[in-house]
Amino acid sequence: MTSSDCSTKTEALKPRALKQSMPIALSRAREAVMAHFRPLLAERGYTEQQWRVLRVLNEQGPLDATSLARHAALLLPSLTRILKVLEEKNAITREVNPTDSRRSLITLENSIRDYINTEMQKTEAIYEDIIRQFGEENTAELLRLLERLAELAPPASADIR
Amino acid sequence: MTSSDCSTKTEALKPRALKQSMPIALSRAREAVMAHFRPLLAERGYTEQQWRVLRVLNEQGPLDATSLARHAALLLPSLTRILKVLEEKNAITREVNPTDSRRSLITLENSIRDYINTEMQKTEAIYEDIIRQFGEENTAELLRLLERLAELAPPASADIR
DNA sequence: AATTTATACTTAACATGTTAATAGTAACGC
DNA sequence: GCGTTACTATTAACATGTTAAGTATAAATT
Repeated sequence: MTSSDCSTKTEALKPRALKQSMPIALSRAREAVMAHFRPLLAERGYTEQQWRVLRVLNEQGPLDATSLARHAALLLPSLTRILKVLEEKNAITREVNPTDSRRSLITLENSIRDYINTEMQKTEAIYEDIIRQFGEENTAELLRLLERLAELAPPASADIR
Repeated sequence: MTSSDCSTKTEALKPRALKQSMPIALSRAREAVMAHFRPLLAERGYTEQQWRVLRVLNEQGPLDATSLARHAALLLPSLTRILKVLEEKNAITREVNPTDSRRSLITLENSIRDYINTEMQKTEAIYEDIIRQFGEENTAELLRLLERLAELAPPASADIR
């Protein structure tokens, strides 16, 4: 007996097997998907996260750092470092928000818009290949569940400020 | 119109919205789940990945580094660093595999087994809380989809050695 | 048996994840 | 107006992710 008795009520104290760990399952799935995109990412001069920032700015227009971090699913300290690199590569520019000096205003350089759109078409082709393998219904169902999981009520300790 | 027309066939060239990005959706979901476990992790003297290594050894018994990395969903360079820390904390011991000098044999210290089992019960309680919110069926379905996604055929470029 | 190839692990270098502390600015209460 | 509080962004410190190179041993080839 290894892990096929997950529904027996008599072993309530036995901890969940690693196989059933949600964080690990999410990591493995993410890794499997990313493996398909890595070859494409390697060709470009940007990392996955740097590219995500460029995509957000291309989709949403100029943003402050907090909004950008939220859209790109990055933490602010990570974003700070990423913006420094993107600025050095002349992919973005930064100004101070005129109506609120605390905020920044990050703008995509027009010169790379075409490049981003071209590369995104290659990304889309890979996506369609993944969906072909995984199934359209499975993909839709998975995205639905993931979105719902992400909206889980945060734990009580998150209120301790 | 923002993102509700995902099924129209007339915009095949328009790239997938960020909202539909599987890697990002997986990251967000993982983050939401981890938020529930972080308070517990913070109490212990180990990081999430260090704890995962201890769990694997507690579940599987002594292992070599490669097997351990696979079970814990870690890359070998990460594991090398983690094992160094765990050894300094006297949580594990390392020997050379007597039948193959390339391999290591990593063993959990008996002195922390009880501690791990005790902490895992707390983890399980949090898990049950998450499942209560997310639903048992959703959880089972999600784990099923994630496992299947993780088994996707690797991209062709993975064969270039 | 000597050479080649493959495997197991480590190290290095750089990027990001994560938490805590910090500095600057804005909003609020009085 | 002034002090408090909240918000925005950065920095620091440490851990892990990621890729490539390096070392040592085993297995395969001839």
